[in-house]
Amino acid sequence: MRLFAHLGYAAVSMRQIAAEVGVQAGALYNYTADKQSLLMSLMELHMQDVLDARQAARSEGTPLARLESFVKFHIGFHLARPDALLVSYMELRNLEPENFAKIEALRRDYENELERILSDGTAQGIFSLDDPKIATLAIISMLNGVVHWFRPDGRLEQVDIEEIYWGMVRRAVGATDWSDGSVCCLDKGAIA
Amino acid sequence: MRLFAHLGYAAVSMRQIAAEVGVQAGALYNYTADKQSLLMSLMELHMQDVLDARQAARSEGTPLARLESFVKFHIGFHLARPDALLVSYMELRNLEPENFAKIEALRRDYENELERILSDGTAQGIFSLDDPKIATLAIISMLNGVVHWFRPDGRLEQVDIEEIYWGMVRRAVGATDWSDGSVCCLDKGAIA
DNA sequence: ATGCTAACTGAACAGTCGTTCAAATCAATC
DNA sequence: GATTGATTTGAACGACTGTTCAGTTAGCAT
Repeated sequence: MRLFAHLGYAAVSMRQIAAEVGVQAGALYNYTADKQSLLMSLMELHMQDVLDARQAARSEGTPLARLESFVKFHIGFHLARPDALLVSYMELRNLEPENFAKIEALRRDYENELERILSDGTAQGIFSLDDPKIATLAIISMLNGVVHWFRPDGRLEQVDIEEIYWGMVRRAVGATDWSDGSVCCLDKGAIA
Repeated sequence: MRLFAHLGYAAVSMRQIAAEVGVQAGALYNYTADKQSLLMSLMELHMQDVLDARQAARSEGTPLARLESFVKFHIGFHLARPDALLVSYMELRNLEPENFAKIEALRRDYENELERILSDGTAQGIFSLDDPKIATLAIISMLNGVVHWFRPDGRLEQVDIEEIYWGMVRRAVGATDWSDGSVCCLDKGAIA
């Protein structure tokens, strides 16, 4: 996973992988049918990890509370597995068609929860979104970007990052967030 | 550029590139020193394109107006060159160190304008951001995500996409956007 | 037609790729 | 200590990699 994340699937040889785990290339084939299956296993296991962990962390409540839970989960989970997130989004194009379809389906399952939250919130009038579908993709992209600059020994703790991103997402969806004091108005001229 | 964008630098052979332009592999070496230089040229030319075009489109004004200009420029420019954007962000790891440093510097020049806008806006109190540096990266990530789903024959026109993303960005930075009617309050309890 | 230059071909080079497999090694049981 | 079964090695396979280059082709000025 580490090699794929840093160098890319196509640029990593079976001999490099073997060397990384202290073995000759041929020995790898006792554990994987071929290189493609190895990539597929890594991605499938990761996606299942994400879905299982999310299932466990999921909770009912207002769309705003669910959105906060989703955003902080997504960041927290992937800050602990930056390599897996990188591979899952950058190596999709190296999957054979049937494998791609499977991973894509799992990814969609995960992102569908976010889309549902945004749709619910928009329907209830507590979010202000033109297009929940695109907002879903935009938010996921924004959150995923964190793995490109995050360093464990950097100036920010995981919880800081979660809060910063949550703040931006909350405002981005136009949440009328009365409960905790910060306010955002939706209707034109509602104040002015 | 198209091959690199769709298959990845490491997965594309010089023979494939040659076939795409109707020539034998050897002929390519009249135009590029080697494969790495070809990638470098594509990326350098693109980054220079971006910077030149941005320089031309740049304008003074309030941070809010400058932010709107930047966001719509970024989306519009890259929707016309999705392959170039994909390559510029996904193939950074395939650049040799000195090439990487050059491209990285150009990229930073470009993103620095956004960071400056966000810092100015925050200093003037018209944006509400905890961390302009991270907000810059978050916004760029969000905007770049558009190339992963955009299809020229899709349901949305370029201008629609610009407006949707601009709406999300404007809210994400917590802009107090009184001028055009939509309002967003920053201070806790300002309305309630 | 001739000469000149630039462009291209097609074969070849030395490596590396993913993958296979007989032979060697290891660990555990009887 | 012998036997068994699982693991690993190390060499080999054919295909493909980026790159080079002598030889051919094409276009143009004389």
